[in-house]
Amino acid sequence: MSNPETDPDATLAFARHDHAHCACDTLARAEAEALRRGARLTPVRKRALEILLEAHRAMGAYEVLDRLAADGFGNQPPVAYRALEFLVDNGLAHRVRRLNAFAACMHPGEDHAPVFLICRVCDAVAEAPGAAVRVALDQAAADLGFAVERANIEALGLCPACAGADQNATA
Amino acid sequence: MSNPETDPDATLAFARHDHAHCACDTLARAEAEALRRGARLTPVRKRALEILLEAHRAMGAYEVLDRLAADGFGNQPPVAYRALEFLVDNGLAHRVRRLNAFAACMHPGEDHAPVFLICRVCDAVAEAPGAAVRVALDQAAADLGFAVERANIEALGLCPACAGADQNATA
DNA sequence: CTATGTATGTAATATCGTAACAGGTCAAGA
DNA sequence: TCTTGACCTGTTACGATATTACATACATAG
Ligand SMILES: [Zn+2]
Ligand SMILES: [Zn+2]
Ligand SMILES: [Zn+2]
Ligand SMILES: [Zn+2]
Repeated sequence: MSNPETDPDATLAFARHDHAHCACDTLARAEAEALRRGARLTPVRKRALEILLEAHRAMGAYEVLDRLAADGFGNQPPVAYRALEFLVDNGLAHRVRRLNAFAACMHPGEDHAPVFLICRVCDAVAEAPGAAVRVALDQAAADLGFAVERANIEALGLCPACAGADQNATA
Repeated sequence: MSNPETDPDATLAFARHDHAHCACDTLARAEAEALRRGARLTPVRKRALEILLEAHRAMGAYEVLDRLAADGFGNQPPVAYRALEFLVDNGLAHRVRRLNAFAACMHPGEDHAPVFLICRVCDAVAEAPGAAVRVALDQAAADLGFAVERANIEALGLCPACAGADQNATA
Protein backbone atom coordinates (compact mmCIF):
# COMPACT_ATOMS: atom_id res chain seq x y z
CA MET A 1 0.00 0.00 0.00
CA SER A 2 2.38 2.68 1.20
CA ASN A 3 5.07 3.83 -1.15
CA PRO A 4 8.45 4.30 0.54
CA GLU A 5 9.35 6.94 -2.01
CA THR A 6 6.64 9.31 -0.91
CA ASP A 7 5.24 7.98 2.32
CA PRO A 8 7.01 8.00 5.66
CA ASP A 9 6.87 4.43 6.80
CA ALA A 10 7.71 2.64 9.97
CA THR A 11 10.45 0.68 8.27
CA LEU A 12 12.26 3.94 7.59
CA ALA A 13 13.25 4.47 11.19
CA PHE A 14 16.03 1.89 10.95
CA ALA A 15 16.90 2.61 7.33
CA ARG A 16 18.83 5.38 5.64
CA HIS A 17 16.34 7.92 4.42
CA ASP A 18 15.81 11.60 3.77
CA HIS A 19 15.08 12.42 7.35
CA ALA A 20 14.78 16.15 6.79
CA HIS A 21 11.84 15.42 4.57
CA CYS A 22 10.60 12.73 6.94
CA ALA A 23 10.63 15.13 9.90
CA CYS A 24 9.20 18.05 7.98
CA ASP A 25 6.38 15.93 6.64
CA THR A 26 5.57 14.50 10.06
CA LEU A 27 5.57 17.98 11.57
CA ALA A 28 3.13 19.13 8.92
CA ARG A 29 0.81 16.25 9.70
CA ALA A 30 1.13 16.97 13.41
CA GLU A 31 0.15 20.60 12.80
CA ALA A 32 -2.86 19.47 10.78
CA GLU A 33 -3.86 17.09 13.54
CA ALA A 34 -3.53 19.80 16.19
CA LEU A 35 -5.71 22.07 14.09
CA ARG A 36 -8.28 19.34 13.63
CA ARG A 37 -8.41 18.78 17.38
CA GLY A 38 -8.54 22.46 18.20
CA ALA A 39 -5.35 22.02 20.21
CA ARG A 40 -3.06 25.04 20.31
CA LEU A 41 0.38 24.17 19.06
CA THR A 42 2.06 27.20 20.63
CA PRO A 43 5.71 28.14 20.01
CA VAL A 44 7.17 26.16 22.93
CA ARG A 45 5.09 23.14 22.07
CA LYS A 46 5.93 23.29 18.39
CA ARG A 47 9.61 23.77 19.16
CA ALA A 48 9.54 20.81 21.54
CA LEU A 49 8.03 18.68 18.81
CA GLU A 50 10.63 19.86 16.31
CA ILE A 51 13.36 18.89 18.75
CA LEU A 52 11.89 15.41 19.19
CA LEU A 53 11.62 15.09 15.41
CA GLU A 54 15.29 15.75 14.79
CA ALA A 55 16.16 12.07 15.04
CA HIS A 56 14.53 8.69 15.45
CA ARG A 57 15.39 8.43 19.06
CA ALA A 58 13.84 9.26 22.41
CA MET A 59 14.88 12.30 24.40
CA GLY A 60 14.69 12.89 28.13
CA ALA A 61 12.66 15.83 29.37
CA TYR A 62 15.76 17.59 30.65
CA GLU A 63 17.47 17.22 27.31
CA VAL A 64 14.48 18.81 25.61
CA LEU A 65 14.45 21.47 28.32
CA ASP A 66 18.06 22.43 27.64
CA ARG A 67 17.27 22.86 23.97
CA LEU A 68 14.19 24.92 24.71
CA ALA A 69 16.10 27.12 27.14
CA ALA A 70 18.78 27.67 24.53
CA ASP A 71 16.03 28.92 22.24
CA GLY A 72 14.90 31.49 24.78
CA PHE A 73 12.15 29.57 26.50
CA GLY A 74 12.00 28.89 30.22
CA ASN A 75 14.65 26.73 31.82
CA GLN A 76 12.71 25.06 34.59
CA PRO A 77 11.48 21.44 34.40
CA PRO A 78 7.76 22.22 34.13
CA VAL A 79 8.40 24.06 30.85
CA ALA A 80 9.55 20.84 29.22
CA TYR A 81 7.18 18.51 31.05
CA ARG A 82 4.16 20.63 30.17
CA ALA A 83 5.03 20.88 26.51
CA LEU A 84 5.73 17.15 26.34
CA GLU A 85 2.53 16.33 28.20
CA PHE A 86 0.58 18.40 25.70
CA LEU A 87 2.19 16.55 22.81
CA VAL A 88 1.47 13.16 24.36
CA ASP A 89 -2.11 14.04 25.29
CA ASN A 90 -2.77 15.16 21.75
CA GLY A 91 -1.18 12.18 20.10
CA LEU A 92 1.76 14.12 18.69
CA ALA A 93 4.37 12.31 20.79
CA HIS A 94 4.73 9.20 22.89
CA ARG A 95 6.31 8.48 26.21
CA VAL A 96 8.85 5.65 26.22
CA ARG A 97 8.80 4.49 29.80
CA ARG A 98 11.69 2.12 29.51
CA LEU A 99 13.92 5.10 28.73
CA ASN A 100 12.18 7.74 30.85
CA ALA A 101 12.00 9.65 27.61
CA PHE A 102 9.78 10.96 24.85
CA ALA A 103 9.63 10.39 21.11
CA ALA A 104 7.74 12.23 18.40
CA CYS A 105 4.81 10.31 17.01
CA MET A 106 5.39 9.26 13.44
CA HIS A 107 1.70 8.76 12.73
CA PRO A 108 -0.10 11.74 14.25
CA GLY A 109 -3.85 11.55 13.94
CA GLU A 110 -3.92 7.96 12.82
CA ASP A 111 -5.29 6.29 15.98
CA HIS A 112 -2.60 3.66 16.06
CA ALA A 113 -1.24 1.33 18.71
CA PRO A 114 2.44 2.10 18.82
CA VAL A 115 5.07 -0.51 19.58
CA PHE A 116 8.49 0.86 20.38
CA LEU A 117 11.57 -0.94 19.21
CA ILE A 118 14.64 0.33 21.00
CA CYS A 119 18.08 -0.61 19.75
CA ARG A 120 20.36 -1.17 22.74
CA VAL A 121 23.44 -0.39 20.66
CA CYS A 122 22.64 2.73 18.65
CA ASP A 123 19.68 3.99 20.74
CA ALA A 124 17.49 4.32 17.68
CA VAL A 125 13.79 4.13 18.46
CA ALA A 126 11.29 2.97 15.88
CA GLU A 127 7.56 3.25 16.24
CA ALA A 128 6.27 0.05 14.71
CA PRO A 129 2.66 -0.61 13.80
CA GLY A 130 1.24 -2.61 16.69
CA ALA A 131 -2.37 -3.25 15.84
CA ALA A 132 -1.90 -7.02 15.94
CA VAL A 133 0.01 -6.81 19.23
CA ARG A 134 -2.70 -4.68 20.71
CA VAL A 135 -5.37 -7.15 19.64
CA ALA A 136 -3.46 -9.96 21.34
CA LEU A 137 -3.02 -7.81 24.44
CA ASP A 138 -6.71 -6.93 24.59
CA GLN A 139 -7.53 -10.62 24.30
CA ALA A 140 -5.11 -11.62 27.03
CA ALA A 141 -6.59 -8.93 29.26
CA ALA A 142 -10.17 -9.87 28.40
CA ASP A 143 -9.43 -13.43 29.51
CA LEU A 144 -8.99 -11.99 33.00
CA GLY A 145 -11.92 -9.61 32.70
CA PHE A 146 -9.60 -6.62 32.43
CA ALA A 147 -10.39 -3.68 30.17
CA VAL A 148 -7.29 -2.08 28.65
CA GLU A 149 -7.38 1.68 28.31
CA ARG A 150 -3.76 2.54 27.63
CA ALA A 151 -0.83 0.30 26.89
CA ASN A 152 2.91 0.56 26.75
CA ILE A 153 4.52 -1.98 24.49
CA GLU A 154 8.26 -1.54 24.34
CA ALA A 155 10.96 -3.88 23.16
CA LEU A 156 14.70 -3.71 23.64
CA GLY A 157 16.95 -5.46 21.17
CA LEU A 158 19.02 -5.03 18.07
CA CYS A 159 18.08 -3.00 15.03
CA PRO A 160 18.96 -4.45 11.59
CA ALA A 161 22.08 -2.33 11.20
CA CYS A 162 23.50 -3.15 14.63
CA ALA A 163 22.58 -6.83 14.31
CA GLY A 164 24.54 -6.92 11.07
CA ALA A 165 27.52 -5.14 12.58
CA ASP A 166 27.40 -7.48 15.55
CA GLN A 167 27.46 -10.54 13.32
CA ASN A 168 30.40 -9.14 11.39
CA ALA A 169 32.30 -8.38 14.57
CA THR A 170 31.62 -11.83 16.00
CA ALA A 171 32.52 -13.64 12.79
CA MET B 1 -5.32 -27.67 32.61
CA SER B 2 -4.55 -25.78 35.78
CA ASN B 3 -6.78 -26.35 38.74
CA PRO B 4 -7.67 -23.16 40.62
CA GLU B 5 -8.05 -25.16 43.80
CA THR B 6 -4.43 -26.15 43.92
CA ASP B 7 -2.67 -24.05 41.33
CA PRO B 8 -2.04 -20.33 41.61
CA ASP B 9 -3.32 -18.93 38.36
CA ALA B 10 -3.10 -15.57 36.66
CA THR B 11 -6.82 -15.10 36.94
CA LEU B 12 -6.47 -15.10 40.70
CA ALA B 13 -4.83 -11.74 40.84
CA PHE B 14 -8.11 -9.90 40.34
CA ALA B 15 -10.26 -12.43 42.18
CA ARG B 16 -10.84 -13.13 45.82
CA HIS B 17 -8.58 -15.97 46.81
CA ASP B 18 -6.55 -17.40 49.64
CA HIS B 19 -3.64 -15.09 49.10
CA ALA B 20 -1.68 -16.32 52.11
CA HIS B 21 -1.53 -19.67 50.40
CA CYS B 22 -0.95 -18.06 47.01
CA ALA B 23 2.03 -16.07 48.31
CA CYS B 24 3.45 -18.93 50.33
CA ASP B 25 3.27 -21.24 47.38
CA THR B 26 4.85 -18.74 45.02
CA LEU B 27 7.64 -18.13 47.52
CA ALA B 28 8.32 -21.84 47.71
CA ARG B 29 8.56 -22.07 43.94
CA ALA B 30 10.83 -19.03 43.88
CA GLU B 31 13.11 -20.68 46.42
CA ALA B 32 13.20 -23.82 44.31
CA GLU B 33 14.02 -21.81 41.23
CA ALA B 34 16.81 -19.95 43.03
CA LEU B 35 18.26 -23.26 44.15
CA ARG B 36 18.05 -24.64 40.62
CA ARG B 37 19.90 -21.60 39.28
CA GLY B 38 22.51 -21.65 42.03
CA ALA B 39 21.39 -18.14 42.98
CA ARG B 40 21.74 -17.29 46.65
CA LEU B 41 18.44 -16.15 48.10
CA THR B 42 19.98 -14.45 51.13
CA PRO B 43 17.93 -13.01 54.01
CA VAL B 44 17.56 -9.48 52.55
CA ARG B 45 16.66 -10.86 49.15
CA LYS B 46 14.17 -13.34 50.53
CA ARG B 47 12.61 -10.69 52.74
CA ALA B 48 12.34 -8.31 49.77
CA LEU B 49 10.55 -11.02 47.82
CA GLU B 50 8.23 -11.73 50.72
CA ILE B 51 7.37 -8.05 50.90
CA LEU B 52 6.56 -7.97 47.19
CA LEU B 53 4.46 -11.08 47.60
CA GLU B 54 2.24 -9.59 50.27
CA ALA B 55 -0.21 -8.26 47.71
CA HIS B 56 -0.89 -8.29 43.99
CA ARG B 57 0.46 -4.87 43.42
CA ALA B 58 3.73 -3.21 42.54
CA MET B 59 5.91 -1.52 45.13
CA GLY B 60 8.43 1.25 44.69
CA ALA B 61 12.02 0.57 45.71
CA TYR B 62 11.82 3.06 48.54
CA GLU B 63 8.67 1.46 49.88
CA VAL B 64 10.45 -1.89 49.93
CA LEU B 65 13.44 -0.20 51.51
CA ASP B 66 11.36 1.18 54.37
CA ARG B 67 10.04 -2.29 55.07
CA LEU B 68 13.50 -3.83 54.94
CA ALA B 69 14.92 -1.15 57.25
CA ALA B 70 12.09 -1.79 59.71
CA ASP B 71 13.21 -5.41 59.72
CA GLY B 72 16.74 -4.45 60.68
CA PHE B 73 18.37 -4.36 57.26
CA GLY B 74 20.15 -1.33 55.82
CA ASN B 75 18.16 1.80 55.16
CA GLN B 76 19.99 3.20 52.15
CA PRO B 77 18.64 2.97 48.59
CA PRO B 78 21.23 0.51 47.26
CA VAL B 79 20.05 -2.06 49.78
CA ALA B 80 16.64 -2.18 48.15
CA TYR B 81 17.81 -1.69 44.57
CA ARG B 82 20.36 -4.49 44.85
CA ALA B 83 17.90 -6.94 46.32
CA LEU B 84 15.31 -6.06 43.70
CA GLU B 85 17.85 -6.27 40.90
CA PHE B 86 18.80 -9.74 42.06
CA LEU B 87 15.17 -10.82 42.06
CA VAL B 88 14.58 -9.41 38.58
CA ASP B 89 17.79 -10.87 37.16
CA ASN B 90 16.85 -14.28 38.48
CA GLY B 91 13.28 -14.19 37.28
CA LEU B 92 11.77 -13.94 40.74
CA ALA B 93 10.34 -10.46 40.24
CA HIS B 94 9.55 -8.06 37.44
CA ARG B 95 10.00 -4.38 36.99
CA VAL B 96 6.88 -2.45 36.07
CA ARG B 97 8.21 0.58 34.27
CA ARG B 98 4.94 2.40 34.00
CA LEU B 99 4.87 2.58 37.81
CA ASN B 100 8.58 2.83 38.51
CA ALA B 101 7.99 -0.16 40.70
CA PHE B 102 8.53 -3.87 41.16
CA ALA B 103 6.22 -6.86 41.45
CA ALA B 104 6.90 -10.42 42.52
CA CYS B 105 6.87 -12.90 39.68
CA MET B 106 3.90 -15.25 39.93
CA HIS B 107 5.51 -17.87 37.68
CA PRO B 108 9.12 -18.16 38.78
CA GLY B 109 11.15 -20.53 36.66
CA GLU B 110 8.56 -20.86 33.94
CA ASP B 111 10.21 -18.82 31.15
CA HIS B 112 7.11 -16.80 30.47
CA ALA B 113 6.40 -13.52 28.72
CA PRO B 114 4.64 -11.46 31.35
CA VAL B 115 1.98 -8.91 30.50
CA PHE B 116 1.11 -6.53 33.30
CA LEU B 117 -2.43 -5.38 33.80
CA ILE B 118 -2.59 -2.40 36.12
CA CYS B 119 -5.90 -1.25 37.53
CA ARG B 120 -5.94 2.54 37.66
CA VAL B 121 -8.51 2.52 40.45
CA CYS B 122 -7.37 -0.07 42.97
CA ASP B 123 -3.71 -0.32 41.90
CA ALA B 124 -3.90 -4.10 41.62
CA VAL B 125 -1.32 -5.55 39.27
CA ALA B 126 -1.87 -8.88 37.54
CA GLU B 127 0.76 -10.77 35.64
CA ALA B 128 -1.13 -12.21 32.71
CA PRO B 129 0.18 -14.91 30.40
CA GLY B 130 1.51 -13.06 27.37
CA ALA B 131 2.85 -15.70 25.05
CA ALA B 132 0.48 -14.72 22.27
CA VAL B 133 1.24 -11.04 22.74
CA ARG B 134 4.92 -11.76 22.62
CA VAL B 135 4.54 -13.73 19.40
CA ALA B 136 2.70 -10.80 17.82
CA LEU B 137 5.38 -8.43 19.09
CA ASP B 138 8.20 -10.55 17.72
CA GLN B 139 6.43 -10.66 14.38
CA ALA B 140 5.86 -6.90 14.28
CA ALA B 141 9.54 -6.40 15.11
CA ALA B 142 10.71 -8.97 12.58
CA ASP B 143 8.82 -7.09 9.88
CA LEU B 144 11.29 -4.27 10.47
CA GLY B 145 14.29 -6.56 10.83
CA PHE B 146 14.43 -5.94 14.56
CA ALA B 147 15.35 -8.70 16.99
CA VAL B 148 13.57 -8.42 20.34
CA GLU B 149 15.60 -9.37 23.39
CA ARG B 150 13.53 -8.01 26.23
CA ALA B 151 10.07 -6.54 26.24
CA ASN B 152 7.85 -4.57 28.54
CA ILE B 153 4.18 -5.03 27.91
CA GLU B 154 2.09 -3.08 30.36
CA ALA B 155 -1.55 -2.08 30.23
CA LEU B 156 -3.45 0.42 32.32
CA GLY B 157 -7.18 0.03 32.70
CA LEU B 158 -9.92 -1.33 34.89
CA CYS B 159 -9.88 -4.64 36.69
CA PRO B 160 -13.14 -6.64 36.79
CA ALA B 161 -14.04 -5.52 40.30
CA CYS B 162 -13.46 -1.82 39.64
CA ALA B 163 -15.17 -1.97 36.25
CA GLY B 164 -18.24 -3.43 37.99
CA ALA B 165 -18.17 -0.80 40.73
CA ASP B 166 -17.79 1.92 38.10
CA GLN B 167 -20.82 0.68 36.17
CA ASN B 168 -22.89 0.58 39.35
CA ALA B 169 -21.84 4.11 40.29
CA THR B 170 -22.59 5.45 36.82
CA ALA B 171 -25.93 3.70 36.53
C1' DC C 1 -12.61 47.60 30.41
C1' DT C 2 -12.99 43.45 33.01
C1' DA C 3 -13.66 38.82 33.92
C1' DT C 4 -12.36 34.22 32.68
C1' DG C 5 -9.77 30.53 30.94
C1' DT C 6 -5.47 29.14 29.32
C1' DA C 7 -0.50 29.33 28.77
C1' DT C 8 4.02 30.32 30.52
C1' DG C 9 7.69 31.21 33.98
C1' DT C 10 10.00 30.22 38.43
C1' DA C 11 11.11 28.42 43.03
C1' DA C 12 11.10 24.75 45.79
C1' DT C 13 10.65 20.06 46.65
C1' DA C 14 9.58 15.21 45.95
C1' DT C 15 10.70 10.88 44.01
C1' DC C 16 13.60 7.64 41.75
C1' DG C 17 18.16 5.73 40.84
C1' DT C 18 23.54 5.06 40.88
C1' DA C 19 28.61 5.54 41.72
C1' DA C 20 32.12 4.78 44.82
C1' DC C 21 34.06 2.95 48.67
C1' DA C 22 34.44 0.22 53.28
C1' DG C 23 33.83 -3.93 55.80
C1' DG C 24 32.33 -8.65 56.42
C1' DT C 25 31.81 -13.57 55.16
C1' DC C 26 33.23 -17.74 53.27
C1' DA C 27 35.52 -21.17 50.59
C1' DA C 28 39.39 -22.50 47.66
C1' DG C 29 44.14 -22.93 47.27
C1' DA C 30 49.25 -21.94 48.55
C1' DT D 1 47.43 -21.80 58.65
C1' DC D 2 47.36 -17.97 56.06
C1' DT D 3 46.14 -15.72 52.05
C1' DT D 4 43.48 -14.71 48.27
C1' DG D 5 39.48 -13.68 45.72
C1' DA D 6 34.54 -13.74 44.99
C1' DC D 7 30.49 -12.15 46.71
C1' DC D 8 27.40 -9.83 49.82
C1' DT D 9 26.00 -5.97 52.78
C1' DG D 10 26.26 -1.33 54.42
C1' DT D 11 27.01 3.84 54.05
C1' DT D 12 28.02 8.32 51.96
C1' DA D 13 27.25 11.14 48.54
C1' DC D 14 25.31 12.43 44.46
C1' DG D 15 22.69 12.44 39.97
C1' DA D 16 18.45 12.02 37.31
C1' DT D 17 13.63 12.36 36.86
C1' DA D 18 9.20 14.50 38.02
C1' DT D 19 5.69 17.38 40.50
C1' DT D 20 3.52 21.07 43.52
C1' DA D 21 2.56 25.66 44.29
C1' DC D 22 2.49 30.07 43.08
C1' DA D 23 3.22 34.22 40.08
C1' DT D 24 2.75 36.34 35.61
C1' DA D 25 1.20 37.05 30.92
C1' DC D 26 -2.05 36.85 27.35
C1' DA D 27 -6.09 35.88 24.93
C1' DT D 28 -10.86 36.77 24.06
C1' DA D 29 -15.79 36.98 25.42
C1' DG D 30 -19.07 39.76 27.81
ZN1 LIG E 1 13.09 9.92 9.53
ZN1 LIG F 1 2.59 7.29 17.21
ZN1 LIG G 1 -2.60 -14.11 45.54
ZN1 LIG H 1 6.66 -13.54 35.98
